Order: sequence, then structure tokens, then C-alpha cells
Amino acid sequence: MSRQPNLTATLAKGLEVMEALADVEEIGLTELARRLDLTPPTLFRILSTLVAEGYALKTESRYRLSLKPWEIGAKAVRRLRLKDLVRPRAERLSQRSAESAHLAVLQGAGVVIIDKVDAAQPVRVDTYVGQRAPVHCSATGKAILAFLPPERVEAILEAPLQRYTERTICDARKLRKELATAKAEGYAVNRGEWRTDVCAIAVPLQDHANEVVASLSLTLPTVRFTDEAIRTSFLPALREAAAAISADLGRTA
Amino acid sequence: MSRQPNLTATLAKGLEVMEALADVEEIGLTELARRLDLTPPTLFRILSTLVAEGYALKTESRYRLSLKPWEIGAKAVRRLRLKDLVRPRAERLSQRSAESAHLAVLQGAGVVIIDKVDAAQPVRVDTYVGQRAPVHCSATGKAILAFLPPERVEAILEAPLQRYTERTICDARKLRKELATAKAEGYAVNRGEWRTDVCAIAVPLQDHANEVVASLSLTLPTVRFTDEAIRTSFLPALREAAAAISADLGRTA
DNA sequence: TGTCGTATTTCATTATTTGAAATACAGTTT
DNA sequence: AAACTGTATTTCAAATAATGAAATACGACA
Repeated sequence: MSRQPNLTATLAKGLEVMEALADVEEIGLTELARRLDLTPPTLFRILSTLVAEGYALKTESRYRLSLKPWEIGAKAVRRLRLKDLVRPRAERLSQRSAESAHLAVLQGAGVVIIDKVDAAQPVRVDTYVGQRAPVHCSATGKAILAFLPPERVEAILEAPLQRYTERTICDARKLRKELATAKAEGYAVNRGEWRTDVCAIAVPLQDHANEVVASLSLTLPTVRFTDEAIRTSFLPALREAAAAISADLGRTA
Repeated sequence: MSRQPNLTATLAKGLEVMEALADVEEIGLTELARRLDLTPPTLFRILSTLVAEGYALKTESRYRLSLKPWEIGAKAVRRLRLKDLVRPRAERLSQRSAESAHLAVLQGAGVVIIDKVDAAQPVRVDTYVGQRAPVHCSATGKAILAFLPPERVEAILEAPLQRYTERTICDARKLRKELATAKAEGYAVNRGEWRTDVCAIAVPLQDHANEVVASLSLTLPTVRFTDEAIRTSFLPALREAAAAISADLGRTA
């Protein structure tokens, strides 16, 4: 049987297994084999290899993911050098606005949170560092898209825009329009487009060459996302933080 | 040629390539092939697969690691649920002591930093979240070992203890003795045993079942690691933080 | 002790990986 | 502009490593 040319099927399978492990606390061989549609011996060899290489842990015939993928990835994150630069500003931002601040970067067809500062409030949105969000219905994603060169935006908008809520913008034309507005205003918002009840507002972070490298956002429950708060609190705080960070990036990079 | 039984060599190779990518900013096919002793076509197929699966990025015939391993690993880290619990205490700890606080867990034959709070001082030790440290010459590692069941300690001490500085304890007998002291005192120290000029002091974090799950440390330049500071500042602050966290863990888990 | 469900091993078959060589491509040099 | 150099990529027959059915080991429970 001929696969797509020049790819190693075995590696792809192993990576899939690793990803599947990430989604469960712990899992047995047979169940995982069923899920991934692999025969037990095949999966057994793959898991054994993952264990031997330190990617998985085995406890009494059950398997779980180790922290090794995270360790490896941390080297890539560290190389971004963004976190250290942003963290103090993000803390101040979160304090000023009383909401959760997120730092996110574009990654493939989505955005990934690489750092966050939780709001000092009991009612807040559940997110985690490392979390992926769709680019077309998150404030962070839209803030980045708005400042990306058109050809890269179009490459991303080629894929169908998945609907998550009734507010998700799934029409590429509409989205392009909104991105233009975001660019003009300097910020993007998300009003329950990904998860109902969750809103966010984000500004882009630009480096020395004026390239968007990330975005900074405040993410909060819809009930607190009032125009008043946006105008008097969120937006000024975000703009100040972004200006300071972008200036730092200009000096650093 | 017969390999060790029941492992998939191709997957192992692919994982090695991924790890190698983590150690460089960006690399070309030929150079990486030389480093890993793979032929260009083989590496080409592996890299193509990694790119296809989103683990690597390709820019003009050069390859780099993506954030995907980190994303996947973040799910495992999140599942530990430690970070959220520890972060506020670690912040206070860092403030009180004016030094950098680290949260680390045992991971294979080493410890990995899963969260940190930088000291509000200009002179501080360069570390990063995701960083691995040897278990036998880090305060975090020793604090964990000291409270682990003997059979697990012995399994770890089987491997030869690598020397990093002239202060590294490479003798298993000596180390066991020090671990006993650490257990009795409730804390472990590292005096330039891994990196000259870097000292640390750590306490274990125990869960409801009194199992060590992680350790909390202060890491600082040797010049500031005085007995006076340890006694009046570091140790009381660490103990208070650890007690609070362990209590939380007891309630949570 | 026996039965069941799962994990692991075996081994002949088969498909996939492999690398030498051919080719394509990009950047320099003549 | 043509030849040269050092990469990246493709091709394809040979070689090897992955495959899965079936046999076996293991562990839990009756």
C-alpha cells in the first residue's frame, strides 16, 4: 500500500500515541489500541519505545505521559525569550484590570498560551499555560492575525472556520472585515465566540521590525466585559503594557 | 541485525531527532544528519514527518522545533495540579527571602523545574521552567530523595553519580548519609555541587498520604548563602510555605 | 483451582525503511 | 552567463524492520 511520499509512517504512529497519552490520566494497552485502531502488539512496541526513551511511564501495565515532551518544548519556549520580558508587565496589567492576563503566540493554525497571570478574583476563566485556542475566535488570535501580512492571513483562512458557539464568526469575509477594524483600532475582542460566557480583549506585541510576535490579552467572564470597563480600564492598561513590552523588544531583539 | 526486542527503531530515531532540534535554534539537514549519524534521505523523511505532524517547522530548508511538544507536555503538567496550588505561596516565599523560588518534581533520573518565581534582585541565577537538574547535586533533588522509600532511592543511586564540580558528592555512601541528615532536619542544601557559585536550599512537599510529590527551593548565588540567612530567613520562609502547601495538598488530593 | 481479561512474546509474512546514486536547487566564483 | 560547490530532495531495488495471528504469561477474581 502506498502512503504519501517520503514520510515515515511508524514515526507518525508513535507521535499519535504520544498525543493520545496526553489526553488521559492513565490508560491500558487494549483500550488505547481500540481508540487508535492499532493492534495490541504494534501498540505494545510503540509504548515500550516511548517508555524506553522516557516519553511515557509505565505503572503496573498502565501507561501515562511523562514530562519529557514538556521539558523538550520548554527549550523552544525559552528561546522565544518572551516570557521573561512580559511577565512583570503582565502582572501589573492583571492587577490594574483585576482580570487574568494571557500571553499567546501563533502556532500552526491556532494560538497557544505561553504565560498567564490569574486575576485576583474568585470568578475567573479556566485556562492553562500551554492551552491552544482557535485563531479565528479568540481575541489573542485575532489581534495577531490583524497585524500579519495578508498572505499569511489568507493561508490560515483557507481552512474552514469551525463553529464553536452561535457568535463564532465562520464567514471569512466577515472575519477579514473585523480584522481590518482591529488593525485600525489597535485591539481585537472576542465576545463569547469560542466559549459562551467568556470574553477577551487583546493587543498585539511587535518587535523591533514591527512584526507581530505575540499578543497580550485580558480574558474574563462575559458579565464583567462591559463597554465601560473596556474603555476606562482594560484598553488603557493593555495599551500601556503593550507599548512598554514592544519598546523592550525593540531594544532587546 | 537484531536490536533489543520489541522496540520500534524508527520511532526512537524520530524522537532523537526531535530532541536534537530542541538543542538548536535552527539547523540544516546535512549538519543534523552528521550530528545524529543518519543519512540525509533518512533524516529527510523523519523531518518531513515531524513537520507534517506539527512538531517541527521548516523555513527555507532549515528546520526548527515547534511548540507542539510543549503543548502536549503542558497537559501532563496541568494534570499535576501542583503549579496553581504552589504559585501564590512561592511568590510570598520569594518576596520574604528576596531570592528565587523553584518548584521541582522528580522525573526519571533528574528533577525538572515546573514553576519558578524570580528574585526581585538584579543578581540572580539563570534558570528556566522546564530545566532539568541532576538529582544528586541539587537541593530540590536531595530534598525529594531524602523522603522517598529506600528502594526507589537505591534504584536512582545505582547509576554512577556524575561529577560537575569539585564539591559534587559522587560517593553513594556519602550521599546516603547526607540524605539521612536532610530527612532528620527536614531540608536539603546544595553548596555549589552542580554549578560553582550556585547554592540552594529545599524542602519537600508531601501530599495527603505523606508521599513526597515535589520540592520547593530557594536558589541563589553562593555569596548570599550565609548560615545567618539560612537560619533567620530562608529556612523559616521555606518551612512556612511548605507547611501551607502540604496542608492544601492534603485537602485537595 | 479455574476462568476471564489483559499484557506480552513469538515468528513467518509483508510492507516499510533504507541508502547509493541521480537529480534539483541556491549561492558563489570565474 | 556558465561552471562550480554545497546543499536539499527524489528515485528505486535491496534489505530490514514492522506487522498481526496465534500462542503464552500474567493477574484478578470467583
